[in-house]
Amino acid sequence: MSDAEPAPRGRATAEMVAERAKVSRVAVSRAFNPHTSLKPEKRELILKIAQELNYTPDRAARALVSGRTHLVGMIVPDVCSHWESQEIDALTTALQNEGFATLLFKTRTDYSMDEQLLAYMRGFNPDSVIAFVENVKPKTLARFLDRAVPIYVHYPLAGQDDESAGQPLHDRLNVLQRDGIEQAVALLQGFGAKRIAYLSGAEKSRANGSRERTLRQVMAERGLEPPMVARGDFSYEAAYQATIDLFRVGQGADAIFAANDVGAFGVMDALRHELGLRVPEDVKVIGFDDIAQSHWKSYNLTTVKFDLDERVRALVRLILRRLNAPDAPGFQETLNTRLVVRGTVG
Amino acid sequence: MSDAEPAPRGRATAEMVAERAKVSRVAVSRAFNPHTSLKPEKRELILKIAQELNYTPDRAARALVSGRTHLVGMIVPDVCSHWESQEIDALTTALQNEGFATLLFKTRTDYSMDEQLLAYMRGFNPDSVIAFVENVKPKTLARFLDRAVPIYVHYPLAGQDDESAGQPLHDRLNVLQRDGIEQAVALLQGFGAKRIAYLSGAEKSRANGSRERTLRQVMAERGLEPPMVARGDFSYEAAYQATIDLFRVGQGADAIFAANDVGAFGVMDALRHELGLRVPEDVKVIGFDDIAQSHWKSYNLTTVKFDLDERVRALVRLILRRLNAPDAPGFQETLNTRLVVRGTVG
DNA sequence: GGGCAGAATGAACACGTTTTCACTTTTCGT
DNA sequence: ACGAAAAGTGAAAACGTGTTCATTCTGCCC
Repeated sequence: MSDAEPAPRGRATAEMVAERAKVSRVAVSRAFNPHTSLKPEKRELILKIAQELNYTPDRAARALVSGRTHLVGMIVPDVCSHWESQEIDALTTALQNEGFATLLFKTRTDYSMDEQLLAYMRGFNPDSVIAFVENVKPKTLARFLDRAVPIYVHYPLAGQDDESAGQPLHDRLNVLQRDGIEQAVALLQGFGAKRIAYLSGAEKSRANGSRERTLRQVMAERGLEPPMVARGDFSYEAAYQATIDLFRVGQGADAIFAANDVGAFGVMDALRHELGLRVPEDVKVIGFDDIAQSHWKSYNLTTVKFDLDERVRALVRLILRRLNAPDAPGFQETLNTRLVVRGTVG
Repeated sequence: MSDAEPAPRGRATAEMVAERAKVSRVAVSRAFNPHTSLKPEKRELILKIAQELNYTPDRAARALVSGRTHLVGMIVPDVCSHWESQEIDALTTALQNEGFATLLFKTRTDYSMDEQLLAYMRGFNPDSVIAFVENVKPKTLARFLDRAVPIYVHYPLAGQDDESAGQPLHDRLNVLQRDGIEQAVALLQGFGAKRIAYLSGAEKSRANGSRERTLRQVMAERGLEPPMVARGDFSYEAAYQATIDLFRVGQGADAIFAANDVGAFGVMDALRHELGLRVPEDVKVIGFDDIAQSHWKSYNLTTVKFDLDERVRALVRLILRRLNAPDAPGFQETLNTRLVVRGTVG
């Protein structure tokens, strides 16, 4: 490499590459856009010189003219929450392979709406948005995103699937929770559980609402009494305290269905280390998510799983399909759940 | 709100706002840049109309002319890793308050270098970069980031602090691990531990290398024999297996110092559920990080902590200082560590 | 060799902002 | 009330790219 003309301070521009390769600036632009027509040897030369100069087309300029930022916005209440961190991780990898980057935003942890944050995110002009904050109404989300079509994670109830059927405005990933929950209740019933309690997640979360209602429905169908409800918020600490209250103030239970795995951990630790009860002998526990920690030996949790890889692939499909057809009606993907049996039932 | 002129399809532009407010397009620009001079009532009118039209200055256009994207790149091997997810979470919140957004990239989990990823990230033109991949050489990092000055997390050894002293090219956060490790060793020694083992993290990680060497140094100074080393990679699974090997194949230990908290969990679960040993009666365990899970009752881990909030504040300071003085020499911040005593020692 | 299709090329424009630079208006001290 | 300083204003230039369009070049067939 002859360093006769070292790249000047700052970023190289298409102009400089063109000058050095003795071609027009347009040719440089074409060299980086595969579908354009340019003599192969010329393209090769340009790319070589571009590499020497450490040149890459400026994304800002490119975004300005093309209207595409190649950014995917994610709104998350808590990155540390295990389930979400796993999804962010897998999604980021998948999107990276498609030429996108993850743009991360944090909202309030109580799952409430935050219009200010939406406006803030809008400023960055993401091509697509995945809202982990499920209680934002689709139309509200759409109002804040002129160009990007948000992807909405939907938890339909049985018999309610077609509530807003037809062609929704937004793209949607439907997560069918019924199968997994049904398997869970059947298993508990099989082991003779009579008094089942539900440890809830954040009250404003749609995922929680849907889980609770589906559980009620399934239990009623199987002739079980409605579950007692201990109020949590998806966190370990709240679950821990709620479990203590359930047994000290309330009437206890012989099985607890937690809205998420981390909550189930809090339940188990409260049972074992605070109430002196054994799991699964005295109380059976089932979680929801199947996060990586659920197979750790201290917990070894039986839990309802939805396949993460499948979920990520579905989301990426939604994103790409939408970008190829900006004005098409809402796309949908569907995901099922199933029970993973480990050591906390019997 | 009179809907006489609803915003047309797509994004509103400064031009439209100007037209409606009967001012020049330049005035609109000024209305959004606080330090410029514009008659207050005029600014107020413009902002009001901007809100009606749902207008926000386009970041791409703004970046094109100002050279600032307000993006902070983060390179992470594993978002799920508890320590990193906590740092990402806190950093994102802090940066959001300063008008920045987090741009997330994933690299290989073995902490090895990935030039391709750096080039990819470079394309997005982040204003700053925080490298969690500690083994990338500063000069390599700098070569890939023309404009952004990377922030480097450094783990100096005692007596080696001034190895590259003076004015480093890159900004640096020094994490002094010695105090915490010293307190940990002193505590173990106080409880009569004789045969201390070290469960390592990923071999290519600088954090791990520094931890191991500092531990050796401290133990030598206190007249202890060098620690046995069990090879892990920061993961629960590797720690679990390495612990079993240490006791089944190797010679065992009466205390284990893990390179991170998650590793310590793997150690504890292997000891309790696979080897039938008690913690802390038979084997004492100490971790590193003080992640949120460390106070969960199943582990209740004694661990070396560096204050996350303090760390985040230091990083944000570094970022802002650099943006205000692009050509200044390297800035530095320093962070100390200390032991948090819980139930896994005695 | 002439005609012609298709590829290759470069000039000019568009994208939406910030910044600079003259110019005009207001404010303020005396 | 006068001048000077300060503040307010808009036209025009820049930022680095993609795209359109008219033009030139190449290779091919008869």
